[in-house]
Amino acid sequence: MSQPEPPVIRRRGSRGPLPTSDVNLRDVAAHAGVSPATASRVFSGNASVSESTRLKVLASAQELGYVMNNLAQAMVGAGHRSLALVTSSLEPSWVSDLATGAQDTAAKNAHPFLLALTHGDAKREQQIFASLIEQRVAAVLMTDSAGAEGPSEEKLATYASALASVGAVLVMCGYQFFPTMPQILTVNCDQVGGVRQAVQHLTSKGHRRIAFLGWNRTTTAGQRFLGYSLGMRDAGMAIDPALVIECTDDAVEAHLKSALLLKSTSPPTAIVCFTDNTARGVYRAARDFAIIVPLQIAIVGFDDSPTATDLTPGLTTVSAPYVDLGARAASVALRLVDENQNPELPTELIIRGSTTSE
Amino acid sequence: MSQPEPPVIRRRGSRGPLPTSDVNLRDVAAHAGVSPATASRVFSGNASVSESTRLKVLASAQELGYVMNNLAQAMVGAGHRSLALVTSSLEPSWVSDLATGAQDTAAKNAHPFLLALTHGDAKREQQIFASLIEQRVAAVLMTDSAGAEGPSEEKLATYASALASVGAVLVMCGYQFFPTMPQILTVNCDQVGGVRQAVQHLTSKGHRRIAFLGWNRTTTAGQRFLGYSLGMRDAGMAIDPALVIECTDDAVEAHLKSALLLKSTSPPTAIVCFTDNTARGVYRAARDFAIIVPLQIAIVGFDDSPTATDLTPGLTTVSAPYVDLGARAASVALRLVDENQNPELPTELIIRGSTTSE
DNA sequence: TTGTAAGCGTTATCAC
DNA sequence: GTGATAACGCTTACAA
Repeated sequence: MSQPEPPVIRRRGSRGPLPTSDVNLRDVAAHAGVSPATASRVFSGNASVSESTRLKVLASAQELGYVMNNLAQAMVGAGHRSLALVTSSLEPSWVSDLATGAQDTAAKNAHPFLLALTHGDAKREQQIFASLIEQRVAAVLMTDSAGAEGPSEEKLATYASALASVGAVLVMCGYQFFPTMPQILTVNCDQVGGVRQAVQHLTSKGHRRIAFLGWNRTTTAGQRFLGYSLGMRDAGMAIDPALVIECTDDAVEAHLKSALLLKSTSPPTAIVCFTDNTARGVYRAARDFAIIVPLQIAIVGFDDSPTATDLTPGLTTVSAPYVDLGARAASVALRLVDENQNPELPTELIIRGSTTSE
Repeated sequence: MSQPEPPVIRRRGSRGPLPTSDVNLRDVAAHAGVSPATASRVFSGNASVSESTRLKVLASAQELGYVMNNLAQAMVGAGHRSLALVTSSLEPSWVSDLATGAQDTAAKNAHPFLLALTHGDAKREQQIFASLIEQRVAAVLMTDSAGAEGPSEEKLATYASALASVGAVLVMCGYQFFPTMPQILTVNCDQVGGVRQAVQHLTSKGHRRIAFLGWNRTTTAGQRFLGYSLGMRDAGMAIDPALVIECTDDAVEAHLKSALLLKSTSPPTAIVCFTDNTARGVYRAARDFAIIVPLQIAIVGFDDSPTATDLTPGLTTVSAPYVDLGARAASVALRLVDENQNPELPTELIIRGSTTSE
């Protein structure tokens, strides 16, 4: 009763941090009667170890219930180097697809996959990058979701160089190559071509007044607007500025904006929406005024989200391979693939009832 | 020209691993003319440091471009201890919501957030757990999505004890407390009550033949079936086994199964679907046969996903606070909250056109 | 093939 | 308030 117990049990000395687990490599080595170095070689698998000692070590590990400490591994540089995805929100389903593809590729190559959400908050975004760098991530994938205005080029350059200082790279997903900042890697799909094809589809059906809903300052919107412009040019048609409507990726805003458009003095006969989510707003506006889709107004979206099939009639939309894009982004980030070949992944126009009434 | 350069530049010796960054705490300390210990104290903020040295150290850090190495921090135990979410897929939107809530709470408390997808593959699941344990995660959240048959209780117990060996906990999301395995933490929302209320809503509208679509072996389906049973009992109605349809969380399967149901000799007047996703299938079947919702068939879902508003008519469904549930799961996992108080979060019936035709 | 020893970047204990 | 110092668990260059 008079002997005060030491508050914590230490194994090998009285100084320094507490052990983080029960049994470590040294214990396994001791139990197997070999040096820690040999035990390490067994687990890393790179060096040559005699079969007999290999088995001895493995048996000891089994018996002692040894689990490798990846943190220590990572610290000495052999380590685990994780892959992170930074995005504003998981909500548009394509972001989840992108994350899925990236996660799968990361997991396949034994890289932990981190997810960080900015919720469109610039300060949070900075904190996230700072934290990821402190964690010594291998790479960061970034994409701008939810219609938030994308990060400025200066900010991206700052992030990229901060990452570079710990040997990590930045990969922007859904972006076109930055000629002025080649250190920032990009992966993309053919957004321009997809929308262009959608417009061609509409013009081939005889539409002349085709609106574009979703002009804004994001690069995503920019690419899709370019596709719209090219599609119009293909048909030899001029763009009526009154039919180019500024809108973020928000169904409520799209509802309001498209209502004004549908009730204007010379409404369009077709609307190209820069996302499926904005297309939802157009459906609502059409329903408000009992305007029949596609007879009185044709609608095209982008993303081929679950929404596209849930709507009545089904939404004609551009399908993009987001899972593959995420996988490719991860491959590029982890340098599993030659960086120089960065072709855009193909997109595909999915035709449904919102543009055809057979 | 005759001096062979050493292949890598080492800083403090010739043996051992390569440095993982340019500048470390020792460099900062040296630059500031203090000991590493003091510099450490400045950054951890716990111990007392004189203001003048504090500023000196901070200035040096700034000047040298020092970034803390969380890996080293984590290894000595002061560390970063991440939170992981293990799930089969991100696809049902509620999983994304859960992830969002968990991520936000983790981030708020400076815990990295890891995402790992099993795709319903048991072997992958095991690998994921093994890997997470090697990474010394603080906690693992798990949920069964995509209608995959949930993990067996033995497996959960195995995972929980493996996690416990490195001081981590397992939190099952959307599960009821396991009386036989109190070491497994759970968070849940009132799924039973939500469905029960939905059935009450239907019976109050005069429905007598109410089907349940989605009976299966997952605990999720089990809870919702219980709600259905209680709702039926509330109205003094017996359950017709012919109206309890086995189905996983798959719209295609639901389409087929509900088509059979709708074309049976005595079809129901209402169908309670255990997810919104299965409800989509019912809408498709109804459309196939030109059966009008809600006049000829009333439909109820669960999740209040975007689908619920995209469908025509809008889907009456049970809304569950998945973001909050994820946040709570993270709080419980990271012990930010008293574990003992685990009340179920409330759910809410959202009434839309699929059950009312005013 | 195996052992020795140094080192990764940090924190905690003890003494001053 | 500050500095030595040992320790966390692991890997690797070198020697044997």
